Amino acid sequence: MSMFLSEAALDRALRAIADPSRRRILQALKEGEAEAKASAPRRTEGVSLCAGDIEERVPLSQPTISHHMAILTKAGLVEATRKGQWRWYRRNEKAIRGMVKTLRGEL
Amino acid sequence: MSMFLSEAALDRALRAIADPSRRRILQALKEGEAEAKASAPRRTEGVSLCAGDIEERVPLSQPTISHHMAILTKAGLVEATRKGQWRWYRRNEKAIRGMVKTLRGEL
DNA sequence: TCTTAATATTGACACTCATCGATTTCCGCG
DNA sequence: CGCGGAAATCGATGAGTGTCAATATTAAGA
Repeated sequence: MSMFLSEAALDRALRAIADPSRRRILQALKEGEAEAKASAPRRTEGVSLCAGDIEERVPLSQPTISHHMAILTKAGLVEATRKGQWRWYRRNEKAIRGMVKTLRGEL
Repeated sequence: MSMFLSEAALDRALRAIADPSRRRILQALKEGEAEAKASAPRRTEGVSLCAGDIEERVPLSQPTISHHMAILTKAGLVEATRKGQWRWYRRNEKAIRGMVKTLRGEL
């Protein structure tokens, strides 16, 4: 049946990307990481964005961003690491590609 | 931005497959079509299933199946043709693959 | 320890949605 | 025309969810 993800994991991932705000966040994360990689890494984290960075790019309140980040993280599509009072988010490209692959096989 | 589908079309497709019942319907459709193609086409339509066939394979009431089929059809993932009092559904493989491709590019 | 900044949590609200029973519409056939 | 079967629509209901303001938590620094 499932080639890569369990049914429950696929369900979490699909429900996560079914929301346009969360898709925008994933895009913002991609663009932000590309930027950081192009220019000299002005932050300690290099290719990551913190919640505030995302809030700048996606027009939603801080609690709403926090809520979406929790859903994306639980779905495994992004990873987060604490650093002081910040949380640095980055895309989990492996999981994202894995979801697409599972979709191709299972759908 | 969007390589194949408009944002609205992608949104419809993603919301459609975000529901496990609709994913089961898509799988039933695939298996049913495979069966029909393997054996001699005992029905006039060959590789299609009507709503009743789907109801046999997916444990949901008739109105619920009808509702899901409307959503899948509006999303473009399945196509339907009337034949008498039946509606024959079949997967739109092009649209399904197109959605996965769009996902790979846009996500 | 007090303050400040970043993020998480809570509570509430409006809205969407999956599901079903009941009913209606549609269609072929006597 | 009327009957029977297939599918759509209606109305209701319960669960889920996206959003925000307010509040709480956490961590760094003075």
